[in-house]
Amino acid sequence: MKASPAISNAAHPADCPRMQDLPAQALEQVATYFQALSEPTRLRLLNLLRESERNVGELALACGYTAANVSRHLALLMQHGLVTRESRGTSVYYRIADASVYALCDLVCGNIARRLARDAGGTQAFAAAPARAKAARKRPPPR
Amino acid sequence: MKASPAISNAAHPADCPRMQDLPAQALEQVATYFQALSEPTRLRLLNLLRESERNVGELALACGYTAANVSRHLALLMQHGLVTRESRGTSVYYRIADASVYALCDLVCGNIARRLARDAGGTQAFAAAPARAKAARKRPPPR
DNA sequence: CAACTAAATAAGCAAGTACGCAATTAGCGA
DNA sequence: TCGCTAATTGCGTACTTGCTTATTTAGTTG
Repeated sequence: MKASPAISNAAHPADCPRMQDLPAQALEQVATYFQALSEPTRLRLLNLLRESERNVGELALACGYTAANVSRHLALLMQHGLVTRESRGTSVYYRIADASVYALCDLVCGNIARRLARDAGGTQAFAAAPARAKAARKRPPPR
Repeated sequence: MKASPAISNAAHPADCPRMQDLPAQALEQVATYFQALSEPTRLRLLNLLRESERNVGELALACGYTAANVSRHLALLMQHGLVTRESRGTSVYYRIADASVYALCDLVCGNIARRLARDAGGTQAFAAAPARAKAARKRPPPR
């Protein structure tokens, strides 16, 4: 009995050969894809693009970062096919290319919430997380 | 408390408040979760644990890394609730704690495959990916 | 208790990356 | 053409991280 094609239904649409069977080189692809989503700023950008398209200036303003930095993050997201670019006038508008990332993120949210509920007992919607120490990455003194 | 339970069906089981609505601090949690999956070595460890539990030595041998390094990666995975630890004799056996990560990874595989098929036209199962340049991270000469 | 093995931790190095500032490029209008 | 605005890119800095080697801790056995 060798895996009848029945098992490859919605979850495995034939173009997804199950990570288990992937060679090492493809594993790196998967890893870098996750890496693209491993930055709070980029997740926020994706959140902002959830409703509608935005240009770089709007996104920079909403994030509180410089336009240069936001532009960099957007370039990385585009490199992974997560957003698309469209020049219009002097502005460049970005929009979501693959809405399935939201399903991905929400799935992760569920995993985290489940873990916190399991560890702490209380479901505090994992808003307060003192365990993280990545914030306050840099605080350059006004030289 | 708030959020009527009606909206929380299969996709959103109440403990997943949709990333869109998360505060900045929770976004960092999601980001670090993705970060845990953003390393080929860790993905390989998860793959190896897919079938059965393994101890550190076995995993180190299978990965080709030192036991110290593997131990570190496993500690990180455990910190995120992805694996569980069980001391037995002088060995420590790890096993998968949350099998839903595989669904997550396979979903990413699908996204990547779709993007490659869209970009290049041919579905080469994204085995060969010359665009990546992260390999060969370090090549210490045999001192 | 001493010796041995397995795992975890400490220390240190090399590489990657996020950030801001400054310079450059591109499009639009006077 | 010149000036203006928006986006990108070059560059330097600070921080993070994956790796190895060496040391320490835990558990079993003589």
